[in-house]
Amino acid sequence: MTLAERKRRLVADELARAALQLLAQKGFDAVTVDEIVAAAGVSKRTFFRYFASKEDVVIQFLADMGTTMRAELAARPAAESPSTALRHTVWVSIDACAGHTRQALPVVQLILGTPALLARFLERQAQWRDDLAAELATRLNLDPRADLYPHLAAGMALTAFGTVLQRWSASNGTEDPKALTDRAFTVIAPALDAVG
Amino acid sequence: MTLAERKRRLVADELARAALQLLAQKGFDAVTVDEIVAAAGVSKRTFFRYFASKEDVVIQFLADMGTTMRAELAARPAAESPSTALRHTVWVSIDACAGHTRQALPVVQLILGTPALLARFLERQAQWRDDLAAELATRLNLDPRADLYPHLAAGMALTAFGTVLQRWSASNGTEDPKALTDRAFTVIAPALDAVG
DNA sequence: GCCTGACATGACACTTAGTGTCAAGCAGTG
DNA sequence: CACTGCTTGACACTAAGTGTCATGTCAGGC
Repeated sequence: MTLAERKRRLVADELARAALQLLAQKGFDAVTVDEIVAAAGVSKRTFFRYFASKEDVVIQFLADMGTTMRAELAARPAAESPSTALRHTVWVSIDACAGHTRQALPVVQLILGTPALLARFLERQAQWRDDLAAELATRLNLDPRADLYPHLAAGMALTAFGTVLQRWSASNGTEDPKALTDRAFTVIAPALDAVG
Repeated sequence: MTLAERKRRLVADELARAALQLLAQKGFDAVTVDEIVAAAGVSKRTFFRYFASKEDVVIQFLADMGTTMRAELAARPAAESPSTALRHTVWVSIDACAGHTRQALPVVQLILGTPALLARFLERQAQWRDDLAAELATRLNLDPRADLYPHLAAGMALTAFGTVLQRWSASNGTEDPKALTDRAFTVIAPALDAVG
């Protein structure tokens, strides 16, 4: 990695660190971008060169998940049932959060507790859903234009994802995410695995 | 209704009419609030007395749906299976849109095609989901804190709702919403009606 | 070692969304 | 007529986000 690239990473990390610390502490609406950039020691203009919006600093923390999930689903063996493949797919993302509870829990709680952030988060999820649906259609040789199953199955999996995240967040990380994921998929599996 | 109340309705309607016409025609980001209020003949300050944000003018068009859905679910006979009750619940809202295709279709297409509007719309749906989950829990005598079913079932129903709306919108109102709703619920019913 | 091009930054001005405040207009009431 | 409550417009203000330009800094070629 070149020096310039390392410098960019450094600035982005410092900006994200300062932002998350302030936002989690004082609440999303009570912190201005000017405060964040003052804490990070850069100009406001630079902030918006790294993040498209104030929401983005928080949301980008979970940004990779979308591509991660699709890749994970694509990597599952073809013989696996949809419910099993999707359960593992969702679990990888949940685990990425729950595995770093100390850092991730406050962020998740901030997102779920802030309407503006929740809105952006759900918008991202909608994109993930389309990605997952496309992957599912490929996997099962279905026409995503004619068949409703891919979109619905992806939607159900993400509903499970959201519900687990919400429970985990509401319990302050107390509840076991693995168990929650399994319980959620037990509920939706009959629809995922029903013969079309 | 008193004169003052009728005047308020008049202003709100004119504002919404002017806004939707401009937004649908030129796109959400290409229209400023100043343009809207100029077209409606009121001050910018008045606009924000009627709508909390620019997004709200569009979203409020679908605002009632939330309460409508919960009321509709509460009104379904207790003996009905969850999938049947939820299918009717969702259908009432879909029909409220599809029944006024001329007015509703452009609005739905605007929402689904504008990230900022989609985000707000999904945020609303999240609230509906909690409402529906609470109603489902009551209906089935479940503890919504312990059991994942109510949230998941409500989420699946709203996934179906969103998928149907998306298909209907993408087909320019061509596809039959009733048939789409039935097909969607055929897919998710096995999970909704599985014994807990 | 010097020049040069690519790139990151800060400063500044600008647009737009959204809010607080206040004085003026207008209906209904005694 | 005087009083009260509600709606409105005008104005000033904060904060998010963008365009532009001059400056600085690192890389590789001469």
